[in-house]
Amino acid sequence: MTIPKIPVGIVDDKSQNRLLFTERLNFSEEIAVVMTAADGKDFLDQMKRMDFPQRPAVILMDVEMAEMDGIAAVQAGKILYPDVRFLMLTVFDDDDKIFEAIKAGADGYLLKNEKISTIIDCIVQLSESGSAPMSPRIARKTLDLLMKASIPKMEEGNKERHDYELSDRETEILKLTIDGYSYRQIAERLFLSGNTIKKHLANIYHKLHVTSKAQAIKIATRNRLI
Amino acid sequence: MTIPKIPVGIVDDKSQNRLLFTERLNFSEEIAVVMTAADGKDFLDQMKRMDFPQRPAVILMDVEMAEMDGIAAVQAGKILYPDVRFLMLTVFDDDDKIFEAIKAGADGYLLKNEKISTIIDCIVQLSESGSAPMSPRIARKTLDLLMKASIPKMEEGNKERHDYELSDRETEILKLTIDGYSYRQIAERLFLSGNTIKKHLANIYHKLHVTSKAQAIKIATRNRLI
DNA sequence: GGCGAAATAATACGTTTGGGTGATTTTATT
DNA sequence: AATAAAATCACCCAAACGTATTATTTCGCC
Repeated sequence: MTIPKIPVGIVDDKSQNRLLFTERLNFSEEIAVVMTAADGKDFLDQMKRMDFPQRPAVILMDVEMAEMDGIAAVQAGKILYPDVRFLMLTVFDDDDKIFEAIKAGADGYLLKNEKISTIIDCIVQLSESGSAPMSPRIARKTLDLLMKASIPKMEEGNKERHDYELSDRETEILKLTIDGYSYRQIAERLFLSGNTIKKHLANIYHKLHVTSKAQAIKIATRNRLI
Repeated sequence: MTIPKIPVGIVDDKSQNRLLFTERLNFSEEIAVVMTAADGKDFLDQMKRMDFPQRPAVILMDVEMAEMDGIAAVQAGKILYPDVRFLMLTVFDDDDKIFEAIKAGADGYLLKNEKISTIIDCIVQLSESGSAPMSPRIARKTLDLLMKASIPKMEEGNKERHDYELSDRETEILKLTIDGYSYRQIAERLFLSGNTIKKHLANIYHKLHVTSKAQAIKIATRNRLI
């Protein structure tokens, strides 16, 4: 063989799975399964006993395991062997698990029911470019998580926060709207005609590209232009 | 033609790109490009002028644009048309841009040099299952971002926050209301009658002691019972 | 003095919402 | 099996809202 195969390790507590994956992955030209382990401890033990050249470059790591689960294993493994790529395999797309695994340093995240050819592609990609393969459902979850997350480093640089160029009056009226006042109530409070408030709101909607109070509130609060 | 094609929109400020993508995507059996826009404003205007059945289900959105960039366009678009999927296209995998786009509500993120067949696959997947396609390099970035991120843990303490005892369904509907959906839109989304949504909202109002959407939003966000 | 941008206001029309009342069906819980 | 609590849906009515168009007034500013 001219092309050196990618050495791969498999960690799964069900021996049936280990066999299945080993068989199927070895079927590929580009991959050689060089290690199988039954849990996190087993995996770390074996890694310690191998020396560098034989060590797997990519680990398929089952997330749910009895003894020492995939997350803990990755956490330890990443520190000991930073160049080894960890590809998590899971049946569930559970938010917490995904987040934990990512924080632990997982390099990719696939659902177990993924086609074997996809998994092979991901392993190759991971070992060649270090990029992160991800099942779409997982990607969706990470996006959801990111959307809820707050990145600490957002000091000043990023205040992208679009300027919708609302006038003072418009801002005032928008604020009252967010406070739950109706046209009439705002009109009374500002000694204006209800029609005027309505007109202002219409202008505001145009500027914010929305079509209702609720939507305007959403945009306004999200961009803190109140 | 038996299979209904997926209506797709393209937003890019370079006319050359619009033409290129239109041509290539229309080549696919499953896709029909039904709209092209030169920037965010143009896109929103065109969307407003179309009614539901003709509207694109998936938008290919260029991130870097002169007039109103892809991020702002997604932010507004997602609120106005929550069911439309936005697939961001970019040449750079710039951290901040990615994060901004995700927070704005992008559904997927691809590099522009992706193969056209990949893009087509992603569009189909996105429209069928709503899952998130992502170029591996982008996925890598989101993982890096997530690793640095802190998920806001809402402990206890600071707020009195009394319990309004909303049912699960009520909470769900309240959440959608806060997201700017009308009765009708919520009804469609949950496969219920508009009257049912109205009834739920009425019950919610009673429980929160309010009389309008805006007020309900205020109470709900203040007590973060969403 | 006049130009332009906000602010003010009216009118008109169709749609959405809020309020009330009542009824049927599901889904727990005992 | 009996009951209670949610969830579902319908109908009516009036008020509030969203959109469009047009017009007058005010105010800063060159």
